[in-house]
Amino acid sequence: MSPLALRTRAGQIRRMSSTANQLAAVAACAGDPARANILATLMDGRAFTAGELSGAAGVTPQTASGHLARMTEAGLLSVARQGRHRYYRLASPHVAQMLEGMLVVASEGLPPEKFGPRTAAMRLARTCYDHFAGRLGVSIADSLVAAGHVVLSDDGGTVTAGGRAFFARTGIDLETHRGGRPACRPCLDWSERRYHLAGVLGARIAASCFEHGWVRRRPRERTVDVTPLGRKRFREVYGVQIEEAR
Amino acid sequence: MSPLALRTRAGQIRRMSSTANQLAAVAACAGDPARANILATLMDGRAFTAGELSGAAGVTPQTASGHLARMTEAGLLSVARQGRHRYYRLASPHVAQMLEGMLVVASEGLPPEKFGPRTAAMRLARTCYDHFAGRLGVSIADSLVAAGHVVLSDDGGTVTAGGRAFFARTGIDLETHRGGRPACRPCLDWSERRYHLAGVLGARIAASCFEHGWVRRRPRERTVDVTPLGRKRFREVYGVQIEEAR
DNA sequence: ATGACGTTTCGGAAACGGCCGAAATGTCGC
DNA sequence: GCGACATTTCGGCCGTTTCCGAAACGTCAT
Repeated sequence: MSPLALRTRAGQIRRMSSTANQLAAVAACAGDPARANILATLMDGRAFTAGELSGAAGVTPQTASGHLARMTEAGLLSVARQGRHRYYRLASPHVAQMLEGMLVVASEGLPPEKFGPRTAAMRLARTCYDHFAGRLGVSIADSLVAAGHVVLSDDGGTVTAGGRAFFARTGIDLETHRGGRPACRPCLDWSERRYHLAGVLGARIAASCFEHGWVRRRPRERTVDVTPLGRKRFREVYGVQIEEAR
Repeated sequence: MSPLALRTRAGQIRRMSSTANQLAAVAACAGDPARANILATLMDGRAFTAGELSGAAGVTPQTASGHLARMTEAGLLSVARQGRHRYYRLASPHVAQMLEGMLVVASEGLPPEKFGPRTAAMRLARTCYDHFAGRLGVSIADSLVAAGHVVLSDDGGTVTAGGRAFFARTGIDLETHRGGRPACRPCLDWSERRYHLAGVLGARIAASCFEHGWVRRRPRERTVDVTPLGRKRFREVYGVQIEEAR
């Protein structure tokens, strides 16, 4: 660690600020291909073992261990030891939101087909930290906006009065959410280039879908599988037609 | 550039994804102290010349030039040539939002006094891309929330019906904003650890304050100065008491 | 034209950081 | 206790990156 090493220079705006150095430290953590792959893998909100993540990063366990330690130290990851495994996950929703923002910037200026997820299953339905993304996520968001249950814009979103009643009917609880009115956040889907629902609302919708067995996680994947029951219910409840996967 | 270099390995989750590599490329751009200082300087939304930015980064103009070229290439910056100067600015609001997210993560886990802006003027009032931050920004947000003009939560924010009337009265136009209802976005202030207003609403408020001469930019600084008129009007309109700077 | 200034390009030197092999630590199952 | 497994630590190799000096390019002023 070089101790700030300020070089004075005439006519400068502002010398090396310590907040910028912290920014650099955090950004550098995500700025390595191996670490970026680990972070992208953890973006679905689940916890993975060090070994699994070393595979995802394409490096040996020793190397991954160093990366994981560094990211944990930097506050990006949190670790839970369980037996001889160590489960790593994103340290906080703020980290997920930061990665979201970086993915949005990374996807700009590149043709979608060169950037987005390559597999059809990924494009169809996947999780993004704690909510749905892909065509499933975008379709649900579109349907809710069309029905007037939520309002989405670049800057944010809201659940309308009608929306609150709708979600109460469909068994999605938004009333227990602290901070007064329930809100939702738009998350720019980098494969669809469209908004889907993040925030508390997105998380509760996804949780509810898992709970009712409408969708299932695929093993060792970030993609999710819509069950036959789910296809039926998505059509009935949201008016969303889910294509058959594969 | 190494051409993907996949190493196959048994039991792995998912090999090196190209989206993660793009993520790494963007993150690496911000992951260097000199570049992070440049980005932090540009976070106030203005454009600076290459020379000014080299001073802010604490490196020679040659070095800064390379950094600026790289960030422009990566889509983080845009450049406008004007005479013998080249003005660099953040390429898009998405980039500002990404940096916002990184600053929030960078500020977590560090005591505020070790992280935040050091100068009193910075803590008091500064710009954050296109809106106010610091105590000024937080106070305005608090006041609007207390008056019931806006609702803020972790996930987003809204302008209430009463708020729309209030802003119309105070000469802040929100009706010409596309996308139906005006929305606002909470921006976590890393010095105050509190939310202030970003998004269209935050930008319009700041623009209006500059326009009416309530605040002025300080030369060569990211801080803003509240004029005597501004102190009076902030008290009258928002009920916000602005401390005398210095 | 000439000189001053802002900016970029090119060169090489030095430092940093990632990677793996080998080995140590800790945990589970028997 | 003893192997098998998951994970971490240590040491050294090697590629990458950053940095600056020197020089070239473009623009403005005289």
